[in-house]
Order: sequence, then C-alpha cells, then structure tokens
Amino acid sequence: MPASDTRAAIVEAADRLFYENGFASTSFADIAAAVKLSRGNFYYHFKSKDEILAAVIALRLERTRQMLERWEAEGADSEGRILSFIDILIANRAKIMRFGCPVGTLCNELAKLDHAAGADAARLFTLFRDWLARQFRALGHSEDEAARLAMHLLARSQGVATLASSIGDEAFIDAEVTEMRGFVAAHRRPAAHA
Amino acid sequence: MPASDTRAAIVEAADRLFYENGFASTSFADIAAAVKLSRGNFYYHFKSKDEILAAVIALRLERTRQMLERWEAEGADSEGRILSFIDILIANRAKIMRFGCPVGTLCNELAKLDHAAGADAARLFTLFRDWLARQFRALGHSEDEAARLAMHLLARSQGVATLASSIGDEAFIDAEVTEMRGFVAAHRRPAAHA
DNA sequence: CAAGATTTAGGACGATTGACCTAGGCGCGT
DNA sequence: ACGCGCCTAGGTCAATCGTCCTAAATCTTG
Repeated sequence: MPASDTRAAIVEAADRLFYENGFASTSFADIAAAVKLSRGNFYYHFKSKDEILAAVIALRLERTRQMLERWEAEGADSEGRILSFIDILIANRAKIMRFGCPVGTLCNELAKLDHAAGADAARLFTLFRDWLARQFRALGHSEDEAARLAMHLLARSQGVATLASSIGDEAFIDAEVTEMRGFVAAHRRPAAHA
Repeated sequence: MPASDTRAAIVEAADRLFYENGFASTSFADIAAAVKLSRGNFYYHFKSKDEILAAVIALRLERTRQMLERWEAEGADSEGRILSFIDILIANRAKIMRFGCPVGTLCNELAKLDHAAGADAARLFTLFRDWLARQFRALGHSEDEAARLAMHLLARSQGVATLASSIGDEAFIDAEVTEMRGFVAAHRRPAAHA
C-alpha cells in the first residue's frame, strides 16, 4: 500500500518485461497488467515511459554494484572473483538462451532508438569493465593490460550470450565458459602471457 | 516502374531501417516514406510486415552467400579468407559503432518478440559459422576443432560489436581485430595450438 | 487506339500506443 | 469524527500502428 512498495513492484515488473520482451515492445498496459494496477494509477507513480526506463536502469546499476561488492567481500582472491563473473553465464544460462544478455540487448535497443538513456545503460558495462580491470590489476597486470583483459572477457561473454541465444546452442555456453576459465588461469601472472 | 524494381527498393529501404532503427520500431509509414511511396501502394507489394521481414532476411542471406563465395573465388588461402571475415569489423566500423552488428541485433530483437522468423535470421550466423569452420578445416584442424574455432571467432566479433557500440569505444574494435588476427596466425597449423 | 492487366494513390478501419485528467476511496493526524 | 493528503480507478485524448479497400493512373498488348 505505501507508494514506495507499489513503485518498487512496478520497477520490478518493468525490469523483467523490458528484458523478456524488449523496451519498445513493452507497453504501459503490459506493465500495469503484470502488477495488477489500472493504467491510470500508473501515471501517478511514473509520468512517462522514459521515467520507468530510468528507474529500471538505476535498479540494475544498484544491483550490479551490490553483486560486485559482495564478490569482493566474500573473501575469494582476484582470480576467484573473475571466475564468479564468468559463472554468470552458467547461472543464468536458461534466461540467456531465451532472451540474451540483459545488458547487451538493452544497450543495442537503446542505441537504435538513439535514446538518451543509452549512455546510462552502458554504465552497466563500464561497471563490470572497471571491476574486472581492478581484479586483473590485483593479479599484477599493468593498467593497460588489465583494461584490455577486462574488455576482452566482457566482449567474449557478450558474444557467447548473443550467439548461443540466436543459434540455440546451449552447449556452446559451457564450452566457452570452460575456455574462459582457462584464459583466466593463463593470466594468473603477467609473465604467463606473451 | 516494373514491380520487381519497386519491390527491390522497398526491401532495400526496409533492410536499412530495420538495421538502423530496429524491426519493431520501423513502421510501414517509415519504409513508405523512405522509398517515397504511398502507404496504400505498399500493401500491393507486401501483404504484411512479416512478409517484408522475410524478404529482408532472404536478401541478407543471399548477399552473405555471395560475399562468402566471392572470398573463396578470389584465390586467397584459407587463412586469408578468415582474415577477410575479421576485416568486416574494420570495413563497417562506423555503422557498427552506431547500430551494432546487423545480424546480432536482429536476432536479439526477434528472440524477444519470439518471432517465427528468428530461426531464419539465425541462419545468417550459421552461414558464417559453417564457412569459417570449412576454412579452419582446410588449415588442417579436426572437424570438432574447426567448429569450435569458428564459433569462437563468430562470438568474439559479435561481442566486439556490441561492446564497442554500447560503450562507444572505437579503438577497442581495432585492438580486438589485431588480437583476432594473431589468433588466426596462431592456429595456422593444428600443432601450433595446445 | 481500345481493352485488359498491372501498378499506384489516398483514405478508412479498428486496435493500441503514451499521456493525461478527475472523481472518489483510503489512512493518518488532530 | 473530521479533514487533509496520499493513492487508486477508470475514462478520455490525439496519434499511430498494421491492415485493407477502392478508384484512378499507367502500362502492355492486340
């Protein structure tokens, strides 16, 4: 009943629908139906669709930040943390097969709409990138090398998600995850790489 | 004036608009305006939006096939052919920065709409995959290894396109292309790899 | 040039979109 | 118990969506 709860429920539903059906193809009516609210009531909480989008992106950013912080607090070493990132592909395999990567597909869509929120959505990527770079830095890599490795890993998981979901090849996710783990092991120390 | 020309012009415009603005966000009116036709006339050539989508996918499939055949006919060796594939990222850099990969973004969108044409669009991927696998096979790799390398290269370029376009990092394309060329060189012979 | 088929223009359709307003119900504090 | 402010329901708005129809313009062919 408190407005904050209703608002949170709306953002939650919008988050899911934007992921599963896309931003453009999700209407006010769809979200309202998902949270069992009248369309009219909606406008009280969010004045426009862009406002909902902004809230969804903010929610994802916050959750991503919390997840990354949790991984840092859980006591694993840097290599283990990087492996945690890679394991996202395994943990979310089923959803990735159906809808792709939540970050990549949203950024792609916003880019085509040249929507102003595209830059905010891209911050989901830079969040991962900077965090990964920090882990590689902790492994002893130079600033440049760490950034390069971070982008490589990010791009690779992105490609895995798109390709596996498009072609419908679930085994490919496992195969690439195995290779990515090997990639991390090979970069345990800077000297281990060319 | 012949119907086939008008039809070709429509498909051409739809191809571009689907790429730049997305399938869902491109309306009949948009395409009609692009080819300077009345909306009504449109329905004479295409009875539904799905029909236009099918024609666009067919066009892309045909053009991709021709491109791959051309690469095979141009006399380069298998390694050179694989490098031709990688060079797509350089040649189309500007468009990729703005709209991502035409294949990946379309497949992503159709997956979210769970559109029946999604399977046809994915054939664009398998076309590249099978062709790349054949090249790696010619380099002496086993069937399995060649398929693995092909998927890896495909996923990697896909990830590069998504990430570079989302974050707006154009230099990343060049960096990864350089690495991919090195990857191909390292797999010139099966024995050269672990 | 006449007759038939092909191609075009423009409008109209029902549905749905994002956006907006207003009247009423509910809970809280006094 | 009363009033005020937060919250909700339902309806309306113009615009646009994909689809469809009809009539006129154009081309082809005898």
